[in-house]
Amino acid sequence: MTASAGQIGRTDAARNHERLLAAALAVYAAKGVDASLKEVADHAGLGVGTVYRHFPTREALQEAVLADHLETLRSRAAELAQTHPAADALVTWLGEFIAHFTQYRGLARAFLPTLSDRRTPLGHACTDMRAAGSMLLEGAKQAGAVRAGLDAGTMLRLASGIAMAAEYAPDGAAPLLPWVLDGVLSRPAAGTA
Amino acid sequence: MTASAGQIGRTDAARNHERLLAAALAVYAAKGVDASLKEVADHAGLGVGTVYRHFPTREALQEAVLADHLETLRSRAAELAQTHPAADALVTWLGEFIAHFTQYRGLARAFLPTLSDRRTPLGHACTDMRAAGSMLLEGAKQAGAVRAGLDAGTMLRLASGIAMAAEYAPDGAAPLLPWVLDGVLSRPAAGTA
DNA sequence: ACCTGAACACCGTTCAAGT
DNA sequence: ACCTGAACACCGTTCAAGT
Repeated sequence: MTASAGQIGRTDAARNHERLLAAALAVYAAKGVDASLKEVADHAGLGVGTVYRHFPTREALQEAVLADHLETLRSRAAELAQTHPAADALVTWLGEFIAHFTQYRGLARAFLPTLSDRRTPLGHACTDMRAAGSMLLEGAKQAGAVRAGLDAGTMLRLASGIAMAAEYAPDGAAPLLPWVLDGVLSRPAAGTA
Repeated sequence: MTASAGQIGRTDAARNHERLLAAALAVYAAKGVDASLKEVADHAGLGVGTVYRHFPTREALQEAVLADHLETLRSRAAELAQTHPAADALVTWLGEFIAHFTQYRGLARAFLPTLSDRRTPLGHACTDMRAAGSMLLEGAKQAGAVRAGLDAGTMLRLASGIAMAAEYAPDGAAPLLPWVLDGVLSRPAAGTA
């Protein structure tokens, strides 16, 4: 191949891309998504310029992290739909949704605008995740476990609201979620079963 | 009086203090609570230095605005307790609580930490507001309208979560609140009556 | 071709001079 | 005594030089 030097370069670049994503996860977990790109660069052992090469803006890096989470949640919804009774699958998934977002301070807030975004790649990842969540919701409705009138967007906004409030609550989301579930479910929440 | 010059100074300063609070409200309403202090200064027709003289930090100005809202909500709770049936008073107040915070982008987020703050003057204003809300909550419980186990802190975190999510929702808090109310109230929400 | 980090630009904060 | 805004400090971003 005449392009071997180029391929090595691309391999290095791909590795740095992964390193930066991993560093972003670590830094975001410790300091929230508003941490400086300098901190992410230091944690990855790379120069600031390299961060900007791979992610032109602060938002681009947040969005890359967010896209990973959305894909995880999408596939998790599909899995739960196969393996769990409808109501159980929905309740479990909502708990995991909130757990994902409370891990990184500020991420739930960064997520919310993507619910109205149908243009960017991130918006598409969100649409796919929402469709998977909507499938769980419809299954639970057909099982008679969820009241009519709830749409997926409203459900995800409620869950995100809990995630954001939980960031500043001494006991996290645990005391908050049951009250919303009681509002959403047709019968009193039956624990995790 | 030998201090007349000083009194005139104090009068000017007091007027500027009010001007800055009014300017902060206007700027926050337009741009959210993360707006620059320069913008607030310009809107008030004063120099930036004057903002810093009256409010040493960005947080101090946010807190002053927040304290005003907390006092309004406190007195409103006391009023509703006198004039409305228990369940109605609580539901109305929660709606007004959310309306207050959705007026200023970022204010609900700034409010949440004060729920765990028992030291600063702002923390005391929050404690008073929470006590007034708790009174409404207990009244509704005694009327059998609210399920046992809900405390005022959890209730206010749920309401704040809705307010934050509503900032990014096309239809605001309206589609979100009923689901939480249904979880909180013993019987299905009876509209506003 | 990619990476680096010093240089640049920007914005929040301070404080010497003015009223 | 308070107010002003130019000067300062800081941090996010860019880009010329290096590998």
